[in-house]
Amino acid sequence: MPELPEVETVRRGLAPYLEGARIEAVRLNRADLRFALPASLPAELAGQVVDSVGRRAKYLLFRLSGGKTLLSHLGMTGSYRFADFAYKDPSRYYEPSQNEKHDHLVFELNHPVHGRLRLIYNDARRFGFIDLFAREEDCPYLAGLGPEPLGNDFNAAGLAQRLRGRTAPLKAVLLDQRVVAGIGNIYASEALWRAHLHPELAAGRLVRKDGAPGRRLDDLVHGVRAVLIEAVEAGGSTLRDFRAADGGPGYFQHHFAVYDRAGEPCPTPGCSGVIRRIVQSGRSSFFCPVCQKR
DNA sequence: CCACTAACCTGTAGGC
DNA sequence: TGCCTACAGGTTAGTG
Repeated sequence: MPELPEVETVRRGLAPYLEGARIEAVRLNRADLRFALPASLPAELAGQVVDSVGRRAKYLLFRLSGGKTLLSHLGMTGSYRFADFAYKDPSRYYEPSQNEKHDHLVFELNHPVHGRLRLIYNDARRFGFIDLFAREEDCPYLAGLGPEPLGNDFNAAGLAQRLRGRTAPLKAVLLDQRVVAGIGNIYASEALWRAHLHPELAAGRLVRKDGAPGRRLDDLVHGVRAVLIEAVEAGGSTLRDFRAADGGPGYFQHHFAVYDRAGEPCPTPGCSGVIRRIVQSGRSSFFCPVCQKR
């Protein structure tokens, strides 16, 4: 489900209700997510106040008053929702589309303004995981991550260094979280379409012989940034089950140029191409064979 | 170090 | 309807 725009949408939905809230209790219904949740988690969280809700790549970071950070990755199907949210705030809405048997974690919260809230973590496939760290700097999940694609450290010069000599296809390289962190299968295809770059192009071909970034590397950086910015503004993409914490869907799926659009005409102005689907490293890639150049 | 595959787990859509 | 296969927004361990 969640790539950077979806995780950021979740973060924005949670922050107003979590920041300042005290965790009264945590119920652990099922501990075997991708990694086993520490059995001590409920005891360690009880009594803590959430100072801030942050995000790094596809990770949510709940910073707690005691100094520790609760890290949460949503995997493919992880989601947070507030129980009784529609009751608390009738101007929002919540469609209970999820199966309660996958409610693995329940947080009982008390917020100085919003009062008592119940936050539920649901994850049907259990590819997501949650863990508690004394110091974010020591968190192994964050250690190897590449730059945030919307930050200043993501640029053509830095990419040139990372990609020089690499023969892996561009699509695979965009999915490599060590190269740039937060892009997933949807936005990799969309970014490459925007940059007019073929997904099978060997990544190293975008780097000049002297190691300087070629023009096409700039195109790639701009394509990645543009699509992520627009997707965040649209509240992410809802394909099947992605929901913000208030239960609302994202809208960026209506703006896909290529993702899941095999057989449809390429939306590039003046382009006569038809979108194709191929499989790269076991995952679908979508692209226009006419305007995306090798 | 690099490139690629299989595996983790559940739900759903489509073909017959 | 049921059965079967393919596929799904992610990551990582293992293999050359």
